[in-house]
Amino acid sequence: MRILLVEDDAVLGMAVRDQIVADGHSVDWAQRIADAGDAVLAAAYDLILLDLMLPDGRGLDFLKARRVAGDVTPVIILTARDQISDRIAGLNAGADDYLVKPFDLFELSARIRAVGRRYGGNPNPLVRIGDLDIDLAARTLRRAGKPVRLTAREWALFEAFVQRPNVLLSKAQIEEHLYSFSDEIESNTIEVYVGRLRKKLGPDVIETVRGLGYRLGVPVGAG
Amino acid sequence: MRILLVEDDAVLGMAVRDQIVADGHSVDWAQRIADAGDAVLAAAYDLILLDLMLPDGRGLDFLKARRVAGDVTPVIILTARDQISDRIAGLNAGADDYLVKPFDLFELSARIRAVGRRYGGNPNPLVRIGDLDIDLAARTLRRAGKPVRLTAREWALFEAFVQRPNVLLSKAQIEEHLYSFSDEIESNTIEVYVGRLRKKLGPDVIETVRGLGYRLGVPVGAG
DNA sequence: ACCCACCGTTCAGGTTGCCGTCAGATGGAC
DNA sequence: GTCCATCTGACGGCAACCTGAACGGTGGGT
Repeated sequence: MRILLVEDDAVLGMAVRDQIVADGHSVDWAQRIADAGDAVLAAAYDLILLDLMLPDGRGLDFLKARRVAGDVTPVIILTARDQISDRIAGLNAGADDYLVKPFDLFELSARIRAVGRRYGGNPNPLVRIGDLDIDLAARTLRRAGKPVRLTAREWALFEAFVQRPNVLLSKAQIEEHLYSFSDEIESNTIEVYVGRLRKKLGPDVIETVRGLGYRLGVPVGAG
Repeated sequence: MRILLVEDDAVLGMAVRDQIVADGHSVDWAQRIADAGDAVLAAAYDLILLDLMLPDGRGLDFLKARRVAGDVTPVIILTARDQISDRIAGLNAGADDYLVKPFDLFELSARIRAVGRRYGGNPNPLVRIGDLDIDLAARTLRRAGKPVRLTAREWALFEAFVQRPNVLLSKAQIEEHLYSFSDEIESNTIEVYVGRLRKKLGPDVIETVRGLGYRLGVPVGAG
């Protein structure tokens, strides 16, 4: 899925872009409305992420203009919490969904999938790994058909692995995923949580690479 | 989507109708409440646009009567009176959304889509979960065969869960479902209502996932 | 006009269970 | 065997959650 990100906050933009790419989408980043205003360009995308922090409500004008021009590319609005009126105005202007900053990157993934599903007919966010059935959007997980309950942190960690199967993740990367912009940790918390996940998911799901990190192992043959 | 427009302002009615048709919906236009009062007629529509400019608050009476009669067709209220009391009265009477005239026609389209989204994708309104028999369309509920009576808010909350069984809903999502276009809330209202639902439906129906939200758990085995 | 029942919301206080941490055990690399 | 990274069981603190109660508003009944 090709995504156009219209943003003027560089830091948030990077985080968002990283998450989108991690979900397997491609993304272009338009720092200025003028860039995105090119209808021919924008029409080539499957989804537009629009930041309403842009000055003078030009984001909304952009959105309305696109709708008037008949462009029906789905649009998700990103907006600050204290600008509820903007958000409503955005929906009224034809946005398909919105997210309030600061938002969970997981929630962004869910919304993108939802919009994509609504318009593209991509049905299943379901992942199957071994005897595990995973629905990241619904946060449901079954092991051999039997429901498994994960806590918030366990979900966050598991999510990091599921998004990058077969990729080796260093502890630093995992740490960043769990505690992206807030406090750091100072102990073996990640080891503890990997252990807890193994207890719930089975011992062979997460592989330890001594000295480097961890990796989610996907069986090569038939699952 | 078939839409019934209950209106007495001819000019606005035409504009609205044009916009709706432009959105790909079909619309009928009832100029008098008496016309729409025919429940058999109204029940055939997917959405009702109700103008509260109708004299003597008969629009609200109409709305209430329909709800009492068990008709749950989504209703969007159009009104020029921006008095809060009217708005609250309308929502209390069972309206799903609210628009103050004069409104942007894009706004109307957005609301129509939102309401349609909320009620769409529910071909079979009859649901059985555990010992609960649920009819979302009729808003009737039985627990072990015995009728259970829910208030409006309780229904709204329960509906959010039933529409997405086994899916974890964050408090933000639930809030959005309950208070989509009106003001947000500032306390533990959702927790209180979850508690009330559990008291009426049984303690195991709604599962708490600490830090993430709630989930309606459907038994895996025989339901 | 008055009273009463009910609903939605808020608040305060009690309770729970997750999170992060630590210490000791385990096991691979050399 | 030694070193060191990782594993594991256990624990305290605290935020998230639950619950009973109260309050204002609305509507129905008399």
